[in-house]
Amino acid sequence: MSAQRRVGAKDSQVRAKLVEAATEIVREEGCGALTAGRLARTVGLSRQSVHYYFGTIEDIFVEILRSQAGEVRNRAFKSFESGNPLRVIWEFRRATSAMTSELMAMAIRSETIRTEMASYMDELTSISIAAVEDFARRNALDLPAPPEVVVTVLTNLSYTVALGKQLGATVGHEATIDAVERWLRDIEHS
Amino acid sequence: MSAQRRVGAKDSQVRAKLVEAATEIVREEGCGALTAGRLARTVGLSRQSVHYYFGTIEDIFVEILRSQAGEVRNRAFKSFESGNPLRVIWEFRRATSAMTSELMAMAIRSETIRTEMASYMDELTSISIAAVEDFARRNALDLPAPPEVVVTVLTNLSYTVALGKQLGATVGHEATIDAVERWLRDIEHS
DNA sequence: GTCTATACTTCGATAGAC
DNA sequence: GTCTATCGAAGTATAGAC
Repeated sequence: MSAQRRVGAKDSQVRAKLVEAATEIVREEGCGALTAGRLARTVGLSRQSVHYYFGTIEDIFVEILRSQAGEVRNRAFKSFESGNPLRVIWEFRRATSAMTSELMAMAIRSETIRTEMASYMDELTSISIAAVEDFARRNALDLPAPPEVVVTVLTNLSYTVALGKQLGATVGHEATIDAVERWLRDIEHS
Repeated sequence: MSAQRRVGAKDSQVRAKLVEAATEIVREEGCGALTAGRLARTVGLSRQSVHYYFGTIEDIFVEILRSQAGEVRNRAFKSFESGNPLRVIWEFRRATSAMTSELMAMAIRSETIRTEMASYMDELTSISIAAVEDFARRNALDLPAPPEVVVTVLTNLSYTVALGKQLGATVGHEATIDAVERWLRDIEHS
């Protein structure tokens, strides 16, 4: 990429449409399916126009991650206000796990994406911990472990259980889901 | 692939070498890096010779998964014999998580790989559950949940914690590791 | 802002010679 | 068993016209 190369405005409508379409492609077909040509076709542009907005393909992935992180953050803030944050965390990832695995795999290889991913994960975990702490204090709840541990375990379990379901794993699956949901109900009825 | 197409013998030495090299490429550079050309270059063959052993690229991935599964299975059997299987499960995934995420992401998209992955996961979980049940009975152990739940939670947590570490996540991380290891020590000292 | 034109690479896969 | 030759498709990316 030369220094003179022109780049589309960050606040361009077309650019936003590209990020949206790119997100959809990654969600439906995986990271490997996101190419300039594929993206151009879906929005009705030329390959070259995609390169006008995003110098490299990796730049598109960074934007996808950022927009996803923003959306999840907003959803988290709203959901935590209304009700049991533990249940929110448990239900949270179900919809996003396919894409999340893809991006995580990418993050392992790419420094840029890894950095982005790490700050996103830490931020979301921090928000969750705060919500759980608040919830526990307000309801005089006796958690089985420190809030940060409860949040980490529940977050991770929620992700892998959803992933396991998608992959068709069965052994230990239902029993674990039942155990977590029984635990959540116990908490809510106390 | 035509019906007449010739295919290399399954027990060929070269074929085994290809699988080994392919595994290394996926481990170091990710699934996207495994192409016929890349693989051919590392073993000193032509692209076309790779296609002689593996009709399609996906076939290589299936072989990688199978050989990995076999290796993990063997390691599991050996480790479970000597000592606390809970600790073995907890320590297990640390080394393999990078590659595992890649293959899981692939499994979401590919029917063939998903089937292979599911049976591998279920098999390993079943072995682990049996080992934990045996261990609990022999030591008159009081587990906090049914063996299948304990195994599922510990397995999944072990994977995501290792992954989080690789990605650079920090919040809640150390505390969770400490909590699990304290729990393991408590069990061993009773 | 979007295009055409262009350059170059790499891909998966097959047919057939040696 | 390994190769050359070949196909067609797709990839990233840049320069420059409109």
